[in-house]
Amino acid sequence: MATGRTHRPATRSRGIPEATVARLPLYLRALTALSERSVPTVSSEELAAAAGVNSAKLRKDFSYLGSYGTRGVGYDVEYLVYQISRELGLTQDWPVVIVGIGNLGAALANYGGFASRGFRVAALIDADPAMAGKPVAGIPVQHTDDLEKIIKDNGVSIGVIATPAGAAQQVCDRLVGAGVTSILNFAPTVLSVPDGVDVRKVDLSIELQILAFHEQRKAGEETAGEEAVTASVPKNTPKGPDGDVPVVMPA
Amino acid sequence: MATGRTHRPATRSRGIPEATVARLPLYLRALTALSERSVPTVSSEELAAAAGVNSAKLRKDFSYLGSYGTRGVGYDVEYLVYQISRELGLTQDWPVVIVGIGNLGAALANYGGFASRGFRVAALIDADPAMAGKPVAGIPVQHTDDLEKIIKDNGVSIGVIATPAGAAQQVCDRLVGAGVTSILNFAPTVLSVPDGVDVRKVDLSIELQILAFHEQRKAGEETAGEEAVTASVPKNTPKGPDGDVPVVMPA
DNA sequence: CCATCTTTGTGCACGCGTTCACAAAGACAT
DNA sequence: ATGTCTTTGTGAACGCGTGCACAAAGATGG
Repeated sequence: MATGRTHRPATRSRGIPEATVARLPLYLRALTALSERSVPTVSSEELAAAAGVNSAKLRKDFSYLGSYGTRGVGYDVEYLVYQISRELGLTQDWPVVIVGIGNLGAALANYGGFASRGFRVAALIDADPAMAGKPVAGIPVQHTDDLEKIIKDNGVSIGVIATPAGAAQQVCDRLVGAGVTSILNFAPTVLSVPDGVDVRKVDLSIELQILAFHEQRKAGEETAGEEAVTASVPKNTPKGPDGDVPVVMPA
Repeated sequence: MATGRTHRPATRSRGIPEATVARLPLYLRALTALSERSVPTVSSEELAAAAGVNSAKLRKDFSYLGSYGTRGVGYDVEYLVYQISRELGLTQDWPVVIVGIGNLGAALANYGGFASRGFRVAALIDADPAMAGKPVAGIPVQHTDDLEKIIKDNGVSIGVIATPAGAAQQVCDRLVGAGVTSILNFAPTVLSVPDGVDVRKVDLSIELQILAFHEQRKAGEETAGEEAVTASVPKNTPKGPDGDVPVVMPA
């Protein structure tokens, strides 16, 4: 799962729980697939299986949105697609800028999952003058100098940062200064933003490290019979997959 | 057969909370930066600020690892780097394969954050015969036919899936069949894996949708109730969640 | 050696999220 | 209409994570 932070303090009034919001896109994807197969209705059990969650959780999630189901039948697929889309704000157009058109930025620009959800890549921005004008995913890259103007001209409120770590905070400050209030950060840095600005971060390295932790524990479990806790220097030598280290081939 | 989440129910022995594990890489990154600046010790307050978390939370996190701090002084940076690295299993070499060398796969192959954390890209695999042999990030792409052999020859236990959604489950099955027990999934699909296999997913589109939800709510807040005149500064949030802005630019 | 000061480590309370289990609601057949 | 059957919506219990607040531990200075 992606490591997002900056959760809000439980929106007071008509608050949909943050955990529920995070699952709505999951339901929406499953529902869209059903819709394309012209399935008219779906039960909480079926939909939950398709989305990979518990059915009770799914029903509770939907209960925050309203009573959109029919007892004894299930949920109307089309209607639910619409309701969730509306709740997530996907019925409107969201212009997005991507800053930092390296490998990752280019991959993001080419990513098809954006356009299909109401997100439109309004501009690509990079600090390298050599990139300026060069088309990526059919969109010409523009220079960082024009960042503020681009944001304002396009009414952009969501920015994606795919720059190196060193440039991220500076880019972030300029985005916020120009009016961006939501940021998706791919740079491995903690961003400081004023109140009212949302930041979600995706860190590939962190995800791998979490996997490594579990992987190590799995490997240790096999060899661990009974262990006295000595609390300091466990000579844990998991005879894991690195028994034979072939050749380290630097990139 | 489990679907998607393979949650570990706090196994008997050394149960470090999942939430803590997810933050360890964050601390490690901050500590590494301090180490490079030859800072000998750091207090929980300083380190917490650098990692963007609450200091009490950080101390509690560390308490699960052991008592590595010195009261009145703080934590020894080098020692803590080692302890966290060991806990995360980063002191050993983790060969990783990336399947699906499109835009995203290529970006991942080029990502520098892997090698610096003990992860080694052992192989790149793609289904397109035209890609075979072509070097990406200095590593020749190999064909899917050889997937099983590559996994076994290199002792790979962590796989990264960057294929289109349609191919993801099939690739996943083959990876698991060949011995992979941890998967990082970038395809927008719910993967079914047997018990004992961990799956983490990163979905770019979902992150944007969550941002859109909050963005829409912000926009709605302004028009409801009284008008917020001065642009971007909203009403005070009762408490600072994580978004506190200490902006520590340490000397 | 004692006093004071700093910072860790943690007991405790609170709130959010998850899950169970079941009554209410509606469809459908007779 | 009435009974049966299916599935939703939710009250309630539980567990995990978070943050406060403070005592314990060690450093430091006199």
